Amino acid sequence: MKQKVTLKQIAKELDVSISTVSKALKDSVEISLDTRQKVKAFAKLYNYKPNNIALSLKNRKTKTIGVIIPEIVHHFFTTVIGGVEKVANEKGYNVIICSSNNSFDKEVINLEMLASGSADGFILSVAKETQLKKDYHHIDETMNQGMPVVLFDRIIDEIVCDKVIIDDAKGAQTATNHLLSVGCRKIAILTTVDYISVGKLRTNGYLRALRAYDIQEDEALILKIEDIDNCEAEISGFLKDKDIDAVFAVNELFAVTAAKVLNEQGKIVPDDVSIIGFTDGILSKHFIPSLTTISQHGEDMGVRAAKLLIDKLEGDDAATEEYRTVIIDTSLIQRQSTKKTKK
Amino acid sequence: MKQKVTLKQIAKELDVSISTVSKALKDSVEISLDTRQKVKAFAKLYNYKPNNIALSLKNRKTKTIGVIIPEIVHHFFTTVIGGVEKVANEKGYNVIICSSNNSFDKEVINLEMLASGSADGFILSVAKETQLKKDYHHIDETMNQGMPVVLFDRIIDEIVCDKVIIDDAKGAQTATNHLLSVGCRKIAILTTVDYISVGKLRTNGYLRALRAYDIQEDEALILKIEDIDNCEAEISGFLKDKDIDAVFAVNELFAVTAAKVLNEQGKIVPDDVSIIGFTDGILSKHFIPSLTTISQHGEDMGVRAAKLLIDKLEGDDAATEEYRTVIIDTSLIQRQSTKKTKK
DNA sequence: GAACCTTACGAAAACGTTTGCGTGTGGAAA
DNA sequence: TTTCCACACGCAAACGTTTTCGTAAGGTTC
Repeated sequence: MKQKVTLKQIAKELDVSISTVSKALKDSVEISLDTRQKVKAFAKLYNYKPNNIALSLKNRKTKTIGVIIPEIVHHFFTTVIGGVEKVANEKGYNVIICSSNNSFDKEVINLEMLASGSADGFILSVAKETQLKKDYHHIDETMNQGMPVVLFDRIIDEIVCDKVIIDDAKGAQTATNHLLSVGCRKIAILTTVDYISVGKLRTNGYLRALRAYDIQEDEALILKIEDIDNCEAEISGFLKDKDIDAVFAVNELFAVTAAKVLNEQGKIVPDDVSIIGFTDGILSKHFIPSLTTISQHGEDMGVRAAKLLIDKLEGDDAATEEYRTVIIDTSLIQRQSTKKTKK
Repeated sequence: MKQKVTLKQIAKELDVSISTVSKALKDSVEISLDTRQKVKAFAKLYNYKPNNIALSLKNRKTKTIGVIIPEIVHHFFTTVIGGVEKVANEKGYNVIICSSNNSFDKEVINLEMLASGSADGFILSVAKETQLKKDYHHIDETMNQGMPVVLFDRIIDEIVCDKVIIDDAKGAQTATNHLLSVGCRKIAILTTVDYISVGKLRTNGYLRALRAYDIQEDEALILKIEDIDNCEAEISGFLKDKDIDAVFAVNELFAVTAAKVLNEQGKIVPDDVSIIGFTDGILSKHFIPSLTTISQHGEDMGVRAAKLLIDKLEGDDAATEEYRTVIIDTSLIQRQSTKKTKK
């Protein structure tokens, strides 16, 4: 069990100084060709790799981007990470990922840990609990210490920083419009409680679409779900014997659960009831019937977020003071869970 | 845009030495109560946080576990990460996750990056490409430098280290046995090409189960799929007009694709054909019909892997030289895609 | 032989910590 | 008055780098 070899050890073995070794490895002309070759051969032999920790300490930057997401078992977030990694790797940055598990405390801990040396900047989607608590001191502090933060998807209006979002309301409107356009009129919505920003926005989009069609909003057709993990019973009760011809679900799980429940209740999707979801994940794609949905283009979000962050990291201080919000277009992906034509 | 505050700055402001500040913050009795309070008040005001980089450099350990997985958009791996995080957090370790995207090069880069200072040890499931290339120098080097590595799921027999696996063959045998026990006799298998270790093992388990029932192995019932992303056409062609009463799929995607294809071909699951999958993911749970499958207990794997790693990290050197392989039990999760009783 | 220039290397500081040990000050004991 | 001991604090080394600057040895020029 050898230890990692350092400059000092090489220097000692070769009976030269540490600086000579360092320079030789960098092919500095200061060092004679002879010595350079000797050092490099030795370094290769012992598989010398500079210690990143020491470098980070010295350079006061880590060339690492920290990504903190609420749930790692969530397809959308992982596609975002894919986008981040793509850009980061191109620009010579590494990416480290932490999950907050939707816990405020874990979000704080992770952020502080990464902020105290491990990363130069952050790409962050806040935990559900954080949105509920409205406690953003950890994010403020991080920014105050000069580390740029880019918020995405679940953002916080009160925080001034770069942001990458989709137009949730517009996406929801598009979804609802699609249902309307194929002739549905009695459209239920399965959404989250209001403190989840994206849920609320999507609900708004739904309402806006209805109004544009002069359809009266009906409280009885709106279900706000708190406990996502046990939504089946709730959705089942809600949908039972309800006179509807379409369901708009603000996420994938609600959508497939609705499909399942309707199926059990003897309704046929999409003939009796059309279903449209949000987020183009594995479930939507492989479900039977496959689900019409709104794609959030997660990878794009990641790409844009990473670009914003790296711009800030590498920009001269002049540009540093302005913040941008990038809005990613959503798109409708038509599949089998909605009717094709007007009846 | 303030910079991070350091001990030195606090020392300067308060006109004491750096060591005094450091000791005061640690409540050392060496320092007078008065000074201690003053320092602590000041530190709190300026939100002092020790710089982890400096600490890592000094202590020559990072208290961080590096996890490298082939695909982050994969439910099984994310559950493993959950388990790792659970144990790690209990023991005061942080977890950083990198994905190799199944690329050998990215695996090497990530490992080397983390190995050169960012993590004390690794939990690793190797990339597909690495299994194909059989080039493990990066792992060997990491271990040679004294950093423990725990391999899980997609392991490498040639590397001597701690490992956490499931008994893939046994799990596959259990799956196949279940099909046999409910009366299926013409059982097809959808598996991967042989260089994927888990695919091969599961194929073996399937064959073993058949043999135990004295059923002749039939090449025509075995499909080895190379290109996972475009498996639908392949599966569809394979299954077309085939006289079978069950399908065992070595992963979730193959299982749902089979269900879909059979559905399109007018077969009813499970009445005409039973399907059993491997890995208890989102798809299996929410699909209609929900899929009977073999659970790999990903979180358990993560827990065990993290424990093994931390043992090595904190163990005295005596125990360091022995390596253990933990085999996690699989279990059968019965759902709707298999028949309930013998016909 | 003196003044100067190259060449080739080493010393040291810096990044931010922790910690063992040295030391100045003041008061108490003798 | 001298000796001793707590007390409260500072010094310096160490972790592994990079980089600026200094300098010895040897050669060249006049």
